[in-house]
Parts: sequence; C-alpha cells; structure tokens
Amino acid sequence: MPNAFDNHDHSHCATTGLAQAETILAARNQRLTPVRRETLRILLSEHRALGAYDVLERLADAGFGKQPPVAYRALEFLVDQGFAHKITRLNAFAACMHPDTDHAPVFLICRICHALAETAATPVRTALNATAHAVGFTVERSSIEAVGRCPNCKDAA
Amino acid sequence: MPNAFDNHDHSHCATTGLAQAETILAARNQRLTPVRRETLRILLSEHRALGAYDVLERLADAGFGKQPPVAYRALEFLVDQGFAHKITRLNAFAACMHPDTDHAPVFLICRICHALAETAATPVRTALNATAHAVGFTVERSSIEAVGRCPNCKDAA
DNA sequence: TAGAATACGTTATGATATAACATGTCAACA
DNA sequence: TGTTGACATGTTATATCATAACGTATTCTA
Repeated sequence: MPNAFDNHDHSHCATTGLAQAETILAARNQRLTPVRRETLRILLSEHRALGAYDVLERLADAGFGKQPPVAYRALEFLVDQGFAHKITRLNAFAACMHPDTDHAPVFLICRICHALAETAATPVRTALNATAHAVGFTVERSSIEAVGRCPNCKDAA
Repeated sequence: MPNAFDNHDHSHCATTGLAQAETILAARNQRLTPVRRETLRILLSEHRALGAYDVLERLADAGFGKQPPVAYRALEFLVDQGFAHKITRLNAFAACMHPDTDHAPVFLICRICHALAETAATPVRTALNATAHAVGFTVERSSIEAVGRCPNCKDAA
C-alpha cells in the first residue's frame, strides 16, 4: 500500500476511495449523498489535511451551500463512518487511507510540505494501552499525531 | 509520584510546581512575572485542562488584564518553558506535572470527570519513532492524547 | 541614566465551530 | 398513491478559540 510520501498514481487514491465508500455505505444502509460524496472527493484529492472552511469553499464552488454547517455536517458524517479523520493539531480533516482496516491511526504531518501520512498504529496503540492500564485508565479513543519532516523534505530546515 | 487519578495532597502539587518553576527559570534567566506566576498557579490548582478564556477570567479576577492576549501570552511562555502543555484535542492547557524530566508526554483525559493525567511516554514514543522511521519520517514533536475513563469513573457510562 | 529588550495592556479582527430552525427529499406503508 | 416520518440540506445567527498590531511600562545593561 502506498503512503503519502511515495510517488504514486494519485488519481487512483480518489477513485478507489470513493468506490470503497460506496460499497461500505451501501452495506450499512447509509447514504453517500452528493454533498458527502463531493466532500470525500475533495479530501481524497490531496494527501494533506484541509480546514473545514477550505472544504466549504470548494463545496460552494461545486454548487453546494456556502454556510459552515454544510461542510461540518458532511465532515462529521465521513468521520463517524470512518472515511475521514480529524487532525486535532491542525483543526483540519483528511481522508482515511484505509477505511476497511484497523483504526486509531497514527498521523505523520510534514512541517515543510504539509503532506500527511496515516500509518500502522498497532505497536503504538499497544504501548499506549499498556501505559494507560498501568494507572487504571481505559482508553476509548486516541489521537496520535507527529509533526516533523517527511522523506522528501528531510534535508530542509 | 502521584498521578491525577490518585487521591493525594493536592495543595502540594501547586506549591511544589511553583517552587520548581522559580528555581528552573532563575537558572535560565527567565522571569516568572506576576501574570505568569498566577497563570501557572491557576493551572496547577486543578488536574484538568483549562481553556484560555477560563484562565483569562481568573486572571482578570486577580487584577490582571481582561483581554485574550494576556492569557495566551502567559500560557505560551509556560508551554515554551515546559511548565504547561496544550491539549490539542480540548483546545485547552494544563500544568506540566514533571517539568524536570522527559518530555513528549502522553495525556489521558477522563471523559466523565475531565481529570487529566500526564504519564510516562517512553514506550509509546519509542513505538511512534519506529513507526515513523519505517516510512522515512523524522518526528520533531508529537501529541499523544487518549480519551476514556479514569479509575474513579470506570463504572460510569 | 540612556537605550535596548522584554513584558503588559488594549483595540480590533481572524479562524474555527455549533445552535436553532425552515425547507427539501425520499422511502415505507396505510 | 398520497401521507407520514426520518433524514438531509440550507440559512441565520452566534459561540468559541486565537492572534495581529500598536502603545505604554518595566527591567536590564552598558
């Protein structure tokens, strides 16, 4: 599976992502309405996080409503259904790169080019659960977000 | 070392925290001015995260300025110097419980009572670095925040 | 003590997010 | 097949979080 830092056929990401969403949502009897579909397409079109107001602007350009709740509601739906994530450090949203598998992902955010990768969380999550367990805490949800330099920007300041 | 979920002599947290800050800042030639001191005292007075406007209100009550930059600047200073952390998931700030040691902490946020604990990060950070390294990413800073139930609230909904 | 650096206070504005309510769409079924 | 109820979309208005820009005061240091 490619990640955001590889060169890859990016058009593939969007078509695959939309197709996956269609299938999964149909199975759940949930509707991928036009606004929701366009919102997901917008997020899939970049391997970076977009602010709700960026998404809103693009939705408005595509003929949908111009007011914040339009974007926030579509984003909330996609997050609830596992097709997008909120990156709390950035107050921004990104398409999920593997809605079919394991969740509680780790996000790697490039400080230079703003690329965003979503990586395998298992070992990190295991460590987090152990740490929490040691003080009697039960983890329900977690955000693990790292800022740094991606391989393409590793020599930059 | 007690954590937020233990019963402990809480007045101790504030006095120790302030004393530590005095000592460490003096050694760095940094000034713990009255606003900064009061801000730290406010954060230390609770084992939970406070929003900047909550802090601001208490600062105003204590006779300091009433405008947002007053709180944000003091908080920024404390974060820079390692005496407070921003909890991005909550858009809120909390006193650091061990400004003297290892950083890049893990935060455990109780969904029920809003208590906040800052725990040993080493194993989680190790796992995160390994995960990042596998895709060629260099971690510079990270936030690891878990929401769930603390031992005192584990039987609640 | 003059000048530079730092800190504090204010006004104003920007950025992110949601409450509340009206209108529109669609599927189930009486 | 028309009504109903659930869900979705759109709007207005407002809440919440954060910073830019500028003037004044304090502190440090030469």
